[in-house]
Amino acid sequence: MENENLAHGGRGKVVDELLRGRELANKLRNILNESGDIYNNDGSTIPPFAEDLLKEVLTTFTNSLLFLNNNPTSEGSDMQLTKSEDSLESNCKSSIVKERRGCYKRRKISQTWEKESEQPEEDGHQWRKYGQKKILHTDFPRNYYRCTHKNDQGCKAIKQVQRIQEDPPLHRTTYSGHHTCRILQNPEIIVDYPTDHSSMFLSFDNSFPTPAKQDCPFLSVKKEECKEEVVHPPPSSNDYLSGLTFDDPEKDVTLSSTLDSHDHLGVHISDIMYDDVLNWPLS
DNA sequence: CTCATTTGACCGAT
DNA sequence: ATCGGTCAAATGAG
Repeated sequence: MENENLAHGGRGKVVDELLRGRELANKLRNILNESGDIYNNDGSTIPPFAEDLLKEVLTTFTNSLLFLNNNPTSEGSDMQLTKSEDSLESNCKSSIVKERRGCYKRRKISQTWEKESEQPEEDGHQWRKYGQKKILHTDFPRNYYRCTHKNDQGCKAIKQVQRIQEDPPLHRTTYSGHHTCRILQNPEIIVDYPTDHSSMFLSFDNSFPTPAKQDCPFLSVKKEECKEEVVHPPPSSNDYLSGLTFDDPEKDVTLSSTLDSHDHLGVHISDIMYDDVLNWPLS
């Protein structure tokens, strides 16, 4: 039915809306560029998170447009820009009955980010341990965790925790994938950019009770604490855009999200250059 | 009984 | 062949 709508003239409207969205994102980028000095004292213009978010917004629109252009009726071909990990997984798991273990697609090492701490701390998500492995040339085994909601919601977030030092105890946590689960996540994230003139914060407000606040990238974080250490994965879906609001273009920017916080705090475009996104041919 | 963890096996990547 | 990531049966905790 979706296809029918697209095939019967609705597609043009969708394209129009996407074009408009992309245009607005471009305008926003210009605004941030022009007033960038109000955000930072270090000479940089747009805060990294804001810029990354803009990239993601632009990419989202461009991908959608390209997808529509490649799929006039939204059927018969696969999404080109985002490699479908699911298709491979489902091939493996649906067509073949689980008779053999290990029939799975190993994840490509794409977007990962690390965090070191004395204790493998609570990060606001529920994790289930699914493996432990002795790693060559290391003193301590590596522990593998996946999101508890992998089965019920298909959440693909995983993390690896490895002790890297005995005394004082130090653990390295490597996060990979991004949470697509929608429950029991951190309710909000606020990124504050303190400046002399004004502040900019990104508020990711889920309507869940607030657990203890922790540091970057999961809850309230300061920009300078987060930017050096954390590389965020791209979000898997576009619906986080739905809650985008800008309270004041020159002061506070609030992003509301129903999805996981660090999915959106920073985003990364791995294959598409920023300017390419801006200049992507539309038709 | 249910659910999480442990742990050896399996498999993909190199 | 080796290493590392994941699976899933066995086991344990509540």
